[in-house]
Amino acid sequence: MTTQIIPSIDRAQLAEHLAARGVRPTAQRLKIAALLLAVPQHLTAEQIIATLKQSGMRVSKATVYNTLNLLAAHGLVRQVASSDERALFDSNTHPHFHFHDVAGGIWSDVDASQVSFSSFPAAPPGYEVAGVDMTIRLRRIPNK
Amino acid sequence: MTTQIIPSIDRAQLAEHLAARGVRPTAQRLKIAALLLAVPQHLTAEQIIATLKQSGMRVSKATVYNTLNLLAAHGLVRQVASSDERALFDSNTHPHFHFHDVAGGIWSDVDASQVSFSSFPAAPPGYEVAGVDMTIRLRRIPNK
DNA sequence: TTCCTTGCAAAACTTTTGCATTAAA
DNA sequence: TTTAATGCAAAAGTTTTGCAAGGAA
Repeated sequence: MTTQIIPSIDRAQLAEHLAARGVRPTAQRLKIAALLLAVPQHLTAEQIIATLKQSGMRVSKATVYNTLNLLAAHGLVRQVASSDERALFDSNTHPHFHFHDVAGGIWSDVDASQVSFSSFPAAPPGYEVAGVDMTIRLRRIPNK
Repeated sequence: MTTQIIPSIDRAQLAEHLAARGVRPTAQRLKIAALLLAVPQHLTAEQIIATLKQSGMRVSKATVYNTLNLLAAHGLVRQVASSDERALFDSNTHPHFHFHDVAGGIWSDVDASQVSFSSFPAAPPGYEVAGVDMTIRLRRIPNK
């Protein structure tokens, strides 16, 4: 389980950021958002709970899950699709893709500008493309 | 819950297919494989259990899960990464991508030949690309 | 026999819900 | 004062495990 120190971010600015998206900035939500939004990263609910508890905060699982779902619903974080059973939340809401080291469980971002398509399928009749999720699976090269 | 009739596939041929990948072809495994491999499709463990039970077969959840994991480990089916909480298994093991109607929960295949990249990121140092998972999210066009 | 597979139930996990309490507008 | 958010525990849902029984080599 990886944990980290909660970074210090300008609280007023963060509160405004949440409010601008229609999320009332409560103490818990600010802590969770600060933790997740500090740096582009990918965290499970479990990791967030552990980090908050470690920092001495009293917070319930329910609130963390509710908050993550709320932030995701308002576009402040993104839930990443993974074959793992646990939900992973991504603080980068800009268009981007992912590298995923399956064996190591490590995720990192690939900026959308690094990928371009020379051919791309048309959406089936009656549908339009809402977005593209792409994960580039990585394998560690064995050192000789 | 969508169910379907278990299709009739040549059992001997299927048994050989499993054996060729090192999976001992037992009765349960053949049924599950036949169900999943008949047509390119995307099924949850729940759907498979329901279909098997409906067809009058006595089968336990544990065996279905074990078998799906076993088939996946041996490359006979593929687990699809999804934001849903449940595991989804894909009978198409050829290189391909997915359309996903999130609202309707419908998955369909996009042949790899329909997509080509004019630029693609290099793997980070020490890594090589093991594969690419791409899901094109679809939204139904509202009819006027 | 010996080894592997299956079924059943229970356990383990992740996520959600109900409800009384607390905090915020 | 009124509404919304939180914590806690319990519930719900999915997947795994332990173990006895059954089947194949």
